Amino acid sequence: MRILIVEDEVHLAEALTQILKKQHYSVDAVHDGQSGLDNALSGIYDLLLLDIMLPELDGITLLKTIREQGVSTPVIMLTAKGEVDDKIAGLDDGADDYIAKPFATGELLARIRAALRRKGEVVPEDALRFGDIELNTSGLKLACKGKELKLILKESELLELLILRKQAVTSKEQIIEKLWGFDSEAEHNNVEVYVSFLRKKLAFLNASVRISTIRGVGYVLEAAD
Amino acid sequence: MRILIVEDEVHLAEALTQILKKQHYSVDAVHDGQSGLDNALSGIYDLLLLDIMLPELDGITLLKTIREQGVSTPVIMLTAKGEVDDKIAGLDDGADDYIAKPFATGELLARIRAALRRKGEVVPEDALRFGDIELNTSGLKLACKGKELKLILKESELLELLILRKQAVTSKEQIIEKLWGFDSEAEHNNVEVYVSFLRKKLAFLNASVRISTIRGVGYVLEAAD
DNA sequence: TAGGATTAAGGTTGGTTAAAGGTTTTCTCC
DNA sequence: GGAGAAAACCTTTAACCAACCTTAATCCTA
Repeated sequence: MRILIVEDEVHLAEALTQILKKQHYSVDAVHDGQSGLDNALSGIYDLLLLDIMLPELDGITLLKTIREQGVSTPVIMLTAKGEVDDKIAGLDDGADDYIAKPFATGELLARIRAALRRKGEVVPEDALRFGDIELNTSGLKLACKGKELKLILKESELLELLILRKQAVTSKEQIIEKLWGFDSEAEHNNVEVYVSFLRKKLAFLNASVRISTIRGVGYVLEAAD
Repeated sequence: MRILIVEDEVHLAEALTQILKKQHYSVDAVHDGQSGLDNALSGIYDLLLLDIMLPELDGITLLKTIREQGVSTPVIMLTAKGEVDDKIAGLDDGADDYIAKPFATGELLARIRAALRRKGEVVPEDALRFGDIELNTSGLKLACKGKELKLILKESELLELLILRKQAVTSKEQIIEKLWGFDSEAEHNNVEVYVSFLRKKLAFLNASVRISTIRGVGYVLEAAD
């Protein structure tokens, strides 16, 4: 689960990064509106935390722009206390929620969970489970029947995506969009390579879970009887 | 657009009713949890404004209950200032948003608009049914009476087309247009081949559904008595 | 410079299609 | 009405090729 922070106060951004990483989110932070826009448009994020007052490009304009581009990533606005007008503008322009600075960590985390849940995302627990496997996305570890091994980032992201989508078939396009960003040049072969890596590791663990191919459509995770 | 207010402070409830009616919403208000629950379960509301502290049945329990019953109406919680724990509980239990009392009218209206906008998502249904068969078009699986087997892409597309057209007869030309593209060179025989494949699989499943030929016209799906 | 990401290349599989031969229905003509 | 012809449809098979898999080499980047 990947979150982008767009916040010009570097200290706050770093504090948030730490807090969110502790909750097993993947976090990137940028400190001006233009970088925020560029990153947000990649489409690889599951949620944006967006300050309103930003150098180069303010948060409201950034938000409007990505919505015009068809990016529907949930957005939580970070506002200074008392900027009620800004809050309303943000909500009307496509924000999902806002939170006023300073805020309680617990409240922020609850709002993030709520926003992700609304978008139909399954909110990750500490460890993701499917069949007899257990994936630790922050530690990049995959466990099964006591045995455990390390994954590399792309493997973990791929398996996480497949687990979160449960019984739905996931196309290579969707995988590319999620792992490499929607305008990336990544080839189908990239996906195939990581599917192959993952299958080898699942086999090594004797997992009952397998990645089955639906030819011409995509991949789906299955727990064997 | 119909809104239900569940709020025990009668004066506040009435004030809210006036405000919302001025915005052309249809509004009903009740003043205790049990009435709130009964009304919410009717499913006729587009949005609920839900106080947490309520006589008879508190807001969190009410919320949990309607979510368990499968009611997905957006819910905005109304909380007393400083009840951060309640807010978090509400968001985690399926609330879409909350607003702390006392609140600005403009902010409430913006949150209502945001919540209503969010629920406009259409989730595509991918299990098609006809007679006693069930077709999963994304997973390419055909099920009947517990049994299940895999289809290949063209079989699935063909069966999907026949199911969607219900009892209308579908010509080979229409099938070719849909499966092979408008200006394709595909022959009638291609269609016949896949009809044959599908019939074999339907027979294997003992399905009561069959593809009957209308000579010179096309094919139509029928569920035998 | 090591570990991870990407690219490249060759091998494998199976969905699609074309072809061929069979069956059923419709038409024609005596 | 029946024989024969023609048209429409059915079924099976086999080859081709796009999609997929796997391994290894190469490119990055911290």
